[in-house]
Amino acid sequence: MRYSEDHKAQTHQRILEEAARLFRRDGVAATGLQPLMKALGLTHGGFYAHFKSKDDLVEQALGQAIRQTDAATAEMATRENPLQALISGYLSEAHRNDPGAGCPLPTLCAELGQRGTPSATTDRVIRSRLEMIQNHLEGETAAQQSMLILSTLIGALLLSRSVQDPELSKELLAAPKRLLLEQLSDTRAH
Amino acid sequence: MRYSEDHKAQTHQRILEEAARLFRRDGVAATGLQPLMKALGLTHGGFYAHFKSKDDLVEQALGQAIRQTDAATAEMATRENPLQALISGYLSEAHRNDPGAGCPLPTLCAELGQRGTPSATTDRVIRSRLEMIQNHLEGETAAQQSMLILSTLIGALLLSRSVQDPELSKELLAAPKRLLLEQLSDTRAH
DNA sequence: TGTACATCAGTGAACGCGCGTTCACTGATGTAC
DNA sequence: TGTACATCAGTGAACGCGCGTTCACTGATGTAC
Repeated sequence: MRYSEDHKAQTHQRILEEAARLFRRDGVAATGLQPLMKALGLTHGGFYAHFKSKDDLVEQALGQAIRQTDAATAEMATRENPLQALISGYLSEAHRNDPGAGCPLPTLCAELGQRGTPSATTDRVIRSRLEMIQNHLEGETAAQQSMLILSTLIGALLLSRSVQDPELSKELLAAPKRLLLEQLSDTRAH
Repeated sequence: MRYSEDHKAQTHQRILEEAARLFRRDGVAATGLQPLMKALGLTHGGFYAHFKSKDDLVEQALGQAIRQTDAATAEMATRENPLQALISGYLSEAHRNDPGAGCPLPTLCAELGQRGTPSATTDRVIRSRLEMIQNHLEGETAAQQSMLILSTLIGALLLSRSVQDPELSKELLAAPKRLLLEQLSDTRAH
């Protein structure tokens, strides 16, 4: 069956988006290609007309996830207190509850760090996130502070997602958020 | 072949220790029971004489990892600046380079959070780690601060382990460590 | 002291399953005449 | 305009593999007589 001109490109994009969602939500290893294709109403055999291998998809899907979340944070940069908005959004219950749409780092760092192929993409993602934070900081310790902030964001989100007790989960987001925001306004006051 | 009285208990313990190491180093899903038993010079069939299932082993191995790392941090509590020592040890290159012997949270949070069975053990581990930090803090924000510190420790270690560039990896440990320690001495000075 | 037996930690073949990947194929559509 | 053909996105059976788990078995040792 021959389809319209951009049909294949559309399917390619649909696979990419679903993969970006599932990889972040369930992890790479736990996401099978067969269920992935089935979720899109396709059969698994067709996958290799779009991607060289699962690793190829992982690489490209990570790119898709970055583009997606970059767009969301670019929107935040237009706000009055962009860094505060970024922190609040990152440590929000919405972000905690929807890993499939959020930052790929908390879910994928552990898994990709362990993989045989460490992939330079991880470095790119981390550097871009650090710069995004650093752009809103001043002083010679801006780079160091961006590392502290990113570490805290990722750690807090991860802990908050891992915990069963809803109260503890809430507080694991709220406490770091409050203290980070306080530190920022202190620094700005000096 | 009938063995000495405590032979089975010894084997049980050997499995537990190797599992605690491999689960932290490679993740639970990536650790097969067959390779695990083979590494101990045993065959895989005997596994079920010691544990009900892989899930049972995961639960017990996590307990083993906690006991192990608790012992290490208890030793630190005897130092002059226990919290400083804890932070420095956590964000050390030794800890980064040997996930199999370190804190189970960075490696396992993501994976266990995604699992079907969320397991109350994760809550126990996180609470115990929080308390361990909180014991060295004072004031009414001690609980909040312990959450900030634990988040930062986990996030920084995770990032440092995920990154390929050795320079960036080093700085991802050093910068949060420096800033956390500074904050602590500031608070103490007040 | 010597022999028959019970114990049981560990053996290793076998199971069904889902994985990533391959490949001969289908069949609706665009193109050539 | 009508027919024959080429294209190629997607199909679905099949592959080898390692997984967790089961189970009938082995055989060295402790115990009973």
